[in-house]
Amino acid sequence: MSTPKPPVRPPGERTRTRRPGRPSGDGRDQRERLLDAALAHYADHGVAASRLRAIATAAGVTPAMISYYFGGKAALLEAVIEERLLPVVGEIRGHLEGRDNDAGALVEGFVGGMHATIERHPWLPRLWVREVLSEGGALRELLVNRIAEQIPRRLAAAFAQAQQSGRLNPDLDPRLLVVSLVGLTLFPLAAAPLWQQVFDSDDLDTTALQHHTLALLTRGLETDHAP
Amino acid sequence: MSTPKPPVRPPGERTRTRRPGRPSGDGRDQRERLLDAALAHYADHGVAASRLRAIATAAGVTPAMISYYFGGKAALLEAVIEERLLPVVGEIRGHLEGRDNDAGALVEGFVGGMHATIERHPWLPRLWVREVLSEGGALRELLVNRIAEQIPRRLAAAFAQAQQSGRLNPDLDPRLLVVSLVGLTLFPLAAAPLWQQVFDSDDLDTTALQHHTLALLTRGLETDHAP
DNA sequence: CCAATATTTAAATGCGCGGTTAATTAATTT
DNA sequence: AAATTAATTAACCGCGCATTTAAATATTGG
Repeated sequence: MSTPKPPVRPPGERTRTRRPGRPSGDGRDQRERLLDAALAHYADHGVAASRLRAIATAAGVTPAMISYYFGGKAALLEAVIEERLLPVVGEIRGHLEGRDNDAGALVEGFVGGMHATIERHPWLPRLWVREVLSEGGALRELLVNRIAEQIPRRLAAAFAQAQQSGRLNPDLDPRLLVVSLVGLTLFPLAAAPLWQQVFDSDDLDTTALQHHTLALLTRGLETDHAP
Repeated sequence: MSTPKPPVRPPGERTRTRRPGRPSGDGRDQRERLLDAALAHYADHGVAASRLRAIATAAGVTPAMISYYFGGKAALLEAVIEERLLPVVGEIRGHLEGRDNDAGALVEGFVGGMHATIERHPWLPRLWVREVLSEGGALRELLVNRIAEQIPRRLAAAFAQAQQSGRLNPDLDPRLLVVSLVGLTLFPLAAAPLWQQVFDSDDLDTTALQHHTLALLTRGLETDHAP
């Protein structure tokens, strides 16, 4: 009987002074904060491994708020896709606009656009590796159904046309060139923390990477045109 | 009292006729089968998401066998690393032997060796994406501590030397070239199911990919040397 | 100023996980 | 052939998760 129930309040974490009830004014953007916290957790730990408790805590609310605003785990993911992911996909697509008839310009636009987009949204490569590249990823369906037509298939078609008119290395495969482009942009940026650790260097910034990538794409390993 | 305890045996799954007790002869390789099942599950679902129950079921035993043979979840991973993963790393390294002073031969050896190794061990790219590339992956430490010196740093050093003696495109970064090589081999092979779905084609086999990759690496996008 | 409504928390619920234990049977040793 | 050891299963335990419910508090509308 010594402790009937004094709010045991574990001293760690954050000051849990909030009692139930509608708050006074201040917090009107709980929904937005939840979306941001969810996106960050998805990128850092993967969608499946993201705990609603952790997302809610990061947003400064209780997990029940996720049910209240979205309806559940699956609906939260859906909302993140619609309101956070798809706008960024549109941004990437925008960097290709009006370059459809020049393979070189298209490649430059893709490489540059990808770097620019990731500069603004650093979570993108991590999320992509976990949820698109990995089989069973939560965003794979999204890529295949809603993005494939807008970006990769469009690029491949443009490359095929350039190749037919003799303006692209005929030993390449237009579709695989799209894969190579992703492997030379999204992949190295996703792996940046890894190779910085492997090569023990921070001096290799994304500008250097962009330079290197364009050099490799245009000339390959060769030292020069005229030996 | 109508059902005192008739072995309720749920009719689905597999015939669970096995009663407790040491089996008669046949199954002497349970440990090996558990290692294989664990590796497969790691590649398919990720290490963290692999349930001991599922691994045990796939190996045809009960989860308690994992405790019996290995001691627990962590020890099982350790055994898979030592007895399944590291031998394959050695195999990859073998493909580079004796080519250290020729950047071109090194690149060819890496691309060809990677394709050959993955042909024999198709789980490799999937596992690598999930557990090395992704932050927080269970095999990242392994790469940094035990593999980095044997493969990536060695390649980078050889490329730097070739570049200094004028036998490699001077606009490239030797270390980033290693990253590019991985992005043009391991990555496309890991993503194969994805781009086969995106481009709606199975005709792009790994031979075509190898051809394309070497073409891109040697000449880049250019149509030819002498225009 | 009172009733209805919106927003929030704490607590309860139920399920599935990793790991362990006791019992059971075969093989091996003496 | 008896005793010991090895291999195996079923059943159990406690924990952490997503979700639901009830209560509490503020805002809004009449």
